[in-house]
Amino acid sequence: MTISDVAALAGVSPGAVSKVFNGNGRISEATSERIREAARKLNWRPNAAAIALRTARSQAIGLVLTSDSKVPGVGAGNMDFISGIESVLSPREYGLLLNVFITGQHDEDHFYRTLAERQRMDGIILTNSRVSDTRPELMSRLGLPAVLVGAPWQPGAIEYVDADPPSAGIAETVDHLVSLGHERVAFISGPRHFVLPELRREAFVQRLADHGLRPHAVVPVEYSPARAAEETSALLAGPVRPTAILYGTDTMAIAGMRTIQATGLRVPDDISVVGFEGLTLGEWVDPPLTTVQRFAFQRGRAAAAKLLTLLGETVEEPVPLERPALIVRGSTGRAPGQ
Amino acid sequence: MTISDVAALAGVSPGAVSKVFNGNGRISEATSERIREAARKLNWRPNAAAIALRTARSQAIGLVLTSDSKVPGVGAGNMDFISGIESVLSPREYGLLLNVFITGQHDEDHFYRTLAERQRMDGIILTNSRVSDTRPELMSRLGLPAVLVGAPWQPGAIEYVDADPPSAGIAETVDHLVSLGHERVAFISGPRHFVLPELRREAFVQRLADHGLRPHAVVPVEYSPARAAEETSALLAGPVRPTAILYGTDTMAIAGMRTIQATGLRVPDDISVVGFEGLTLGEWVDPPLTTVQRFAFQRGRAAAAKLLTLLGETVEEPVPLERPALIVRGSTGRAPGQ
DNA sequence: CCTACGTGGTCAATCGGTAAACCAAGCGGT
DNA sequence: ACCGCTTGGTTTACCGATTGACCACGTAGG
Repeated sequence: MTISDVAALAGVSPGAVSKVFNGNGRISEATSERIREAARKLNWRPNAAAIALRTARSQAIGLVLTSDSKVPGVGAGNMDFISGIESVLSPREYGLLLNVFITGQHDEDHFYRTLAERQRMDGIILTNSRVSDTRPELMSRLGLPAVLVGAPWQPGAIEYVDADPPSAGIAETVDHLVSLGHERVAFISGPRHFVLPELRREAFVQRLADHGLRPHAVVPVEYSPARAAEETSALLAGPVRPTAILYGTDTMAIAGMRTIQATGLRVPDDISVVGFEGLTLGEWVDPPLTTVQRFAFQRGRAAAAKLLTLLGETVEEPVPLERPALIVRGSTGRAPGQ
Repeated sequence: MTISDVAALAGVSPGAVSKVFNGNGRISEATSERIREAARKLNWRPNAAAIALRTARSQAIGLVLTSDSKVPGVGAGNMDFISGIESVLSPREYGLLLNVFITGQHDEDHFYRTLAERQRMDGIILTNSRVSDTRPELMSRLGLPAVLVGAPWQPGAIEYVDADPPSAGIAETVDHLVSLGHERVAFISGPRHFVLPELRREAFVQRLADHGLRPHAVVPVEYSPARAAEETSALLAGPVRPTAILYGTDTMAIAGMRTIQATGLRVPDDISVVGFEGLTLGEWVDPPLTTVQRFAFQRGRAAAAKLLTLLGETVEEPVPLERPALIVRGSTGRAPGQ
């Protein structure tokens, strides 16, 4: 089925069919209806490749997820994020091209260059903002419109979406813990080379300082339950134990909690625990996990909306990005001895 | 950068360039090298749309994930699966187009028809095999090569990949529990309209029968921790309690375990619990979750390999699909009173 | 010496749309 | 009656590759 078949059935030229479906040109209502009817009858839809070739727009955007060859598998939290992206793409008939970049295995320059040069996508959504990230500069050199999810390392180099302020959630968490009497708060965060944990660290230190406190410890570590458990053990073995520990993700927090309990200590009586993400599962561990809820679905929507705007598409809803919010459940309580 | 630019720089016709990069036609080694050099210098890569139009192959495959509007968000376990698909696609420069089908919101016939007619993808991977699934028939009517992940409802209607036997893991689990003295085993499975829980139910009943036992209960329910918790409570409130409960997913099992513990019962002393999936997180709950490990990454690899084969691509490795395997951790133990 | 064939390319049609240029017909105004 | 404008289309070039047909040239065989 091609546009010519439709044109033939409707008794017009292919150009007329094109005009009807693109809403430009002048075609009478009667003819338009005849054409639409013919298209319907033939189950015709324009060939994506032909449109892409002629208009130089593929009507698709790319999403790059990063997977570390050391910590395999891309984060599970990405699924909600993807759903969010799709929710703005699919009504506009945009496609989503998924690409998994494997750190250490792929050459970054070559990887993105190939994506750009094949022109399969009109724009791209980048995740996992890194310290000294070269991708913003690379993208603008390649001329591929890009939106970064999360705070960029260097502002101004790339468009981005991020909950404002970048480190939201940390302040509430610290306030919450301090109000419960905690003075020795540790933070087992995330990899040093990511921007997010870095900003969180700063916010953490800053907010504690606002209360006249200093961090008990800030431990950067990969986003892995096992590593979180190890570092938790290390903290517990120290001369002075923290009374509360923040973790970079919920899964790390759960692993940490288990480690604490395995040591014979109780959560939250001896040590309070806070996670990051807001996984449903957090409600079902013992005790239920206090966590900073993030909104992956909305983040996806916002990123997609921003990118489409960059591409000249008119996106009505601005898609507000909700700030991460502290959800207090059972894993935080008064500091021991209060 | 187009093929003509490369041709001009190398002092040949565009046709020659094409022949070099596609390995047909006869071009001398000297000229070939000059052409490759020119392409390298110009950073040229063939335009995907032009190739797709000319050859009628888009070099991309689609993946449809299903999201229920009632249970929003597509399953997190899908990420590993996607990584698996990508691992066979990306070396061959195939793209992966993600599509989220929202049950109740999208019309199935229209959804797939649109995908097929726009010809953005050469083939498609379907998930969530359903009872009375109409998609196999739809796909063959649309002429879109498809591979179903999981056991099809009607064999023969569609190509599929599935660990053999379909219900593997159930038998081991039942054997394991029976060997521990359990006689009242319940199964809080998955939605009735999916094939997988249905097959598992059959296998469950069958294997118990092999041991001369009958199921304590089989409860079909959505894949949701909250619902699992509710049904667990119901089981505990019954006149006779089960001594072991299987759950359709790990997250459900964790929620169930929590519910059991909240009732004052102990796992595994009073009730044994088994999950399905093999989430890393299962190691970090108390007690660590006994579960049937599935291999999402491999499943992705197998599905992609099968689809590419269908498309006439030569895929060397047959990608063996490992059977789900029971991982015994702490949540299963001797039946009470043994 | 003529023919047949192999080598190494060029040429041109084609894929399925889009969009600018163009044109025929009708119509109102003078 | 003629001009210019609007309406409702048609024509045609083009996007960037692929691919089969074709061709020039050298060479080996008879």
